[in-house]
Amino acid sequence: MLDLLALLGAPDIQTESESERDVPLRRLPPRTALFHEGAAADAIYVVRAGTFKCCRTDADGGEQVLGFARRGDVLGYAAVGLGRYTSSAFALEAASVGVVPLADLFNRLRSRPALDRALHQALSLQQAGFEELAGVRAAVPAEARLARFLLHWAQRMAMSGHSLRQIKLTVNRRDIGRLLGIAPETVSRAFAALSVRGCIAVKGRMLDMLDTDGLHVIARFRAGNARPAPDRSWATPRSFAGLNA
Amino acid sequence: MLDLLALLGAPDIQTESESERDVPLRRLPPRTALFHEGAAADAIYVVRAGTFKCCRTDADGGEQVLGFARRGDVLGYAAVGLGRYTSSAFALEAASVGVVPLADLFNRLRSRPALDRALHQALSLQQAGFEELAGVRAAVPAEARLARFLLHWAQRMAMSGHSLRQIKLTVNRRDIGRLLGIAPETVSRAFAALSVRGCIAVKGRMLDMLDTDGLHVIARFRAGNARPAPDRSWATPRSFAGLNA
DNA sequence: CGAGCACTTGACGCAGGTCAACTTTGGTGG
DNA sequence: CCACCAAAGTTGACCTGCGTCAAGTGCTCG
Repeated sequence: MLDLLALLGAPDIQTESESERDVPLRRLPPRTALFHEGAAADAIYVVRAGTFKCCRTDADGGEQVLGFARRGDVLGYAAVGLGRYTSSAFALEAASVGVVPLADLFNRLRSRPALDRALHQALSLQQAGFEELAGVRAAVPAEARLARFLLHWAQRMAMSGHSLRQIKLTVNRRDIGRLLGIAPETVSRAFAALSVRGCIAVKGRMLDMLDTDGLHVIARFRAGNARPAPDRSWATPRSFAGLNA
Repeated sequence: MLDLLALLGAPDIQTESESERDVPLRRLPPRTALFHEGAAADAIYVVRAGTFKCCRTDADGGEQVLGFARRGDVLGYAAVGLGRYTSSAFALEAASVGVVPLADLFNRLRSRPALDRALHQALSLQQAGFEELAGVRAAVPAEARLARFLLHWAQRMAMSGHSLRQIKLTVNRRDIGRLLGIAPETVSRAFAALSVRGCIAVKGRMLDMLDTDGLHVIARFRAGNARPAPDRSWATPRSFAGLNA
């Protein structure tokens, strides 16, 4: 059993008895599915440990990676409205999740406002993360996408108390490529390019973040020519004549 | 004032008095901002009419389009956890939204379970849509991305009771490009290509969906060569004069 | 300890980004 | 109502980043 409120990052309030806050735990071996795209949904999940890959089958039959989930992330929420999972979730390493059955989800939320609030907070933050992820797929050179991804990943690892310097990537090159929208060979070359610049050091899936500032510069590269984008925090060519502070 | 439950697509239950279900309305002229990225958040919104463009400033200073919102969509939800908007929302045409102040959001949700439930349902569906949007940015040729986008858009229009055949795009080419991760010129060329194949007819922002099945075929094109991906019962590598010329 | 998968590196061609010129649309004022 | 202008869209030419194919090396796990 598992304290859901703590997992969702709620402040440590004590309005509910211990047993009321707990949910059953489910453990997964590496490389197994938590749920499959299209399957009838019976529960949503909150990650307690491990890394998950969220993906869906693309229109062309390929695998589209939507993102990676870590401690505190909610999985399968899209099934609340549809009753079916719209994407699959795979454990990349040994993992465990808290299980919240859909059947009594709303009863639970109604009878425990603190849980409802914690869920909303977590979902909100997750959406913010999702929006940020859209940036790594923007129309920028592969090297910039990888730099953005690494910064994003490092930041999330840091939130789980991990070292900022030494990071173990639990993800293979192919999946990184499928997240960034580039071929795995290009991922390799981009890793090499970042190494040459001295921003990182890579050996297999072990990663050293040597120069975060340098990565931020590269993350600003624009398509076409590899030059850092001009600082245009002032601009905004007057379309949308909203009062831009 | 505005019936929030109906707007969120909740079944027409009558557990609450009329006045309890209503929220203030806000109207927006075309090309004005509902809120700006980074601004302190005081409310979330539910679209009643019009089309919104959701975007954020990319790391390189460019504008990244995250998606387009229509009736029933929730805007600004990412601010629930952060207190600040993580993206901007612009009305592309005259629009109106229901306003739900953040200050008493949780009180409201606690005292009105039906509203909480409706919100969860809507958010869940929205996440499903967001995941589907990731498909249009996948590593596939521009023509396939546009085909996917048009199918996605048409389906959403259909849900608002619109015609499936004749569609008015409220979005300009630049913004479509920024959503799909391709240059506006390429959007133009992709429109032209789909026209030549006879799948659509375009004149400015008026769009005719002539051959939905054909669009689905093109949506399966893979990167590199322009061939339909898995199902190769009728392989024709280069120029098939169109199913509907 | 071996086999298969993950990763790296090189060569080559093309889809699409950039630049540029032109046409059309829509909005505004005379 | 039409002349005018700026923004939006289209089309063409050129060139480069990266996808594909291919061959080789190193891990990981069984």
